Amino acid sequence: MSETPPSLLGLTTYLLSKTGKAARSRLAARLAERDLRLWHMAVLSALVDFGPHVQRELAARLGIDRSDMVKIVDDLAVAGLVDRARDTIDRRRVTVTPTRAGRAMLADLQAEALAVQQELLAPLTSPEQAQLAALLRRVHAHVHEGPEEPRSGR
Amino acid sequence: MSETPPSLLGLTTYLLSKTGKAARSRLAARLAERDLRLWHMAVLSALVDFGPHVQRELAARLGIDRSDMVKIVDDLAVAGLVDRARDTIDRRRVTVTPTRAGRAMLADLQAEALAVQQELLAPLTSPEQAQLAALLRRVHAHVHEGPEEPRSGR
DNA sequence: CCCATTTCAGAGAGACTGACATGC
DNA sequence: CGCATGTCAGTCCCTCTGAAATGG
Repeated sequence: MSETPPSLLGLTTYLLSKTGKAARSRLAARLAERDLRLWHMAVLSALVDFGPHVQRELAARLGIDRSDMVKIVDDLAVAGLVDRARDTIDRRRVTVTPTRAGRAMLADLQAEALAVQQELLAPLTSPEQAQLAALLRRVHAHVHEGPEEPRSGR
Repeated sequence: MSETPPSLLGLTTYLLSKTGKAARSRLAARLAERDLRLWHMAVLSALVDFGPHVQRELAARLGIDRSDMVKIVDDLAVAGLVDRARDTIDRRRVTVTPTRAGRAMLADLQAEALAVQQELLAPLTSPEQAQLAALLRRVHAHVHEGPEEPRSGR
């Protein structure tokens, strides 16, 4: 019962959207156990990978709005996972730095993400999983660089 | 500038979520020009593929909540894309049938979806696109049948 | 009386916009 | 004065929950 319409299964767009949503919600459920959300993990990843950021850089790198970044960084600061510091020279800027606890938490979250990934991609063999990742990376690089959709207001 | 953290790019979960979101929002932008949303297209697809449904069947097939299906079908009926009819035998049931206009609209939407798809998957060759679709279909079938996540309420 | 189906009203999270304060 | 950064408030869409209304 409840088969998905073939018209939709024929659309890679639909498959991407559906499997992406499944991936997101499952990982979100695990992060919720630590009172964190997906953006928190993304911010921690950026900080650990590239070092301290100004908030605006963080937002630009991850494709979030500056307004929403405020609360995300605030949550992380309250949890002791990052430190915020006003730039002494340009006092408009707030530099965000990961704490030791933040790095440890990120390692935990990455382990959770890998577990979810293995669960999701279980029907694929290892080389197939690698192939899927490679294809998605190329698509992601394409949509990330040339979104060519500044604003499609109504 | 604004490179994505490698920690995230290494997660297929992240790539799926991101590319899926891009696919969804781009198609949604095109549907918005016709005052429709993604679920409207999904419902039309199910009706054309499998014939008339009772609302509850529609909701179960597409994984939507019954409560939300009410407004979706209502929108489609107002737009003249589907017909609603009370079952003469069991008058609790409302049978939804696609109209001629609904079928024509779906053909239009599918053309839009294909255009978005070609735009998204432009960096891939045709065989690569087919391969991606095949891999995603298997993953989708897996997550669709065995979500094993009844409710992870907080 | 109990159950199924449809329907409506509301809570909550996420994403986007606009306005404001501060500082260059 | 213009511009950039951070911040706050409000709106919109999507999803889930709960209850009412109709009918078997």
